[in-house]
Amino acid sequence: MTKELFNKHITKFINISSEECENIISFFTLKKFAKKTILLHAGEVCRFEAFVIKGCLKTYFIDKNGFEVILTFATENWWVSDIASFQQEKPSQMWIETIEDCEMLMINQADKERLLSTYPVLEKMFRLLVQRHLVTYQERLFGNIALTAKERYEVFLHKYPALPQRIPQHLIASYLGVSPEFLSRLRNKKKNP
Amino acid sequence: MTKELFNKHITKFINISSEECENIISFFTLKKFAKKTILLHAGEVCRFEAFVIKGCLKTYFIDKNGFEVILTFATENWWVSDIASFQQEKPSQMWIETIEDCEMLMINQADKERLLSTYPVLEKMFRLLVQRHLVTYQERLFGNIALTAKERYEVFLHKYPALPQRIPQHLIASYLGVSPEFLSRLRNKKKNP
DNA sequence: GTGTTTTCTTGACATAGGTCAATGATTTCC
DNA sequence: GGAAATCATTGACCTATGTCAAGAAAACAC
Repeated sequence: MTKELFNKHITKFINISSEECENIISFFTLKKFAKKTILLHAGEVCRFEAFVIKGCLKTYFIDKNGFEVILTFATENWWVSDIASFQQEKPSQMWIETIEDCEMLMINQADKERLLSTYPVLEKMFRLLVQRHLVTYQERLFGNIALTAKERYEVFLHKYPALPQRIPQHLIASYLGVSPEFLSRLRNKKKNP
Repeated sequence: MTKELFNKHITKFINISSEECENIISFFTLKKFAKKTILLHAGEVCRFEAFVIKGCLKTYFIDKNGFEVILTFATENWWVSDIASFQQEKPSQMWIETIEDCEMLMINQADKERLLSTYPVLEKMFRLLVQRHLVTYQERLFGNIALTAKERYEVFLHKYPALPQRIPQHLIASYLGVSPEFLSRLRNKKKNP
């Protein structure tokens, strides 16, 4: 089950046999975490890169007033990490925390290096993943400058139709960069205009 | 001169001899462009990745009202491209345009592939470049949500102290996500508070 | 199941930043 | 070197969104 998910994911990026894929999985450790577990505290070095098998997480910064600003949500089939911190082993500014009970395939720096030297073809996959991530940020930055809160919310619903049923609404507000009150008003205006 | 700049840049990321570096440069073409030349139109596939030797460029999206939203400035020692479009040969949503007369080392897809298969160690450099880029976007997204326009402007001045002397102020406004009028007011309030 | 915490909604009011328009100041260009 | 274009400033007014406060509803915990 776990293996199939991962296999399917990897073969989206590169051509590889299912035996090889099993071997690749063996570099990872399957771990489970309860809801509301903090996996990375700002100030720490991020020691993992994780593929989400089950559950949902958030990555966020904390602003000067102590409020979360959510950078990304990660659900099934997504990767989560602070790549810059992970790669360069330098302290992160980011928090990573589970929103639901989670199962993830995790790998540390040393094992990732071993993995990449065993399967250099994975270099490409990781580069593409970072690129995909970059494009997401580009679009969000643009959206936050060029769109109204309502439009951003609609884009979000379109892109992540299943998330609103899974996570509290104030997290979506944080992701969109609006106050929870304002998002609530937006939603209620939409229903009865 | 050009060679030295490039050599210095590359050796920041990877260890390589200066002969090898010369050879690497030979995969690139040095090109010059006049101010206000559009190098990539939205809708086209981006056919280049370029290292800026001299001059300054902007990359931007156009919003629904026809206004530019500047994503990045690129000056000496920076790379400029729409990586996603370049890599996947799919149409870009981005515009790339010179702000000053420019000299750049440019490479196309085929040559980049040849380059990477000749010097696989460059894979790492390109991955790190993308990552660095990603971090920049992360920080800007956070800034655009968590900081006031004034704070964003100060961060900008700190990060790019030389740019305000080189480019028109309304471009900075666009980068910061504020109207030119508002940036002007901010600046003048600062001087005589 | 009842108490506690978390989340959502709604009202009243405040403000950062936008828009439009007019005027000057710079640059650009032949 | 002067006309034309581009850019910056300023005033008046407007609006999207934030903040604070309070209550309702839902979820969670024992």
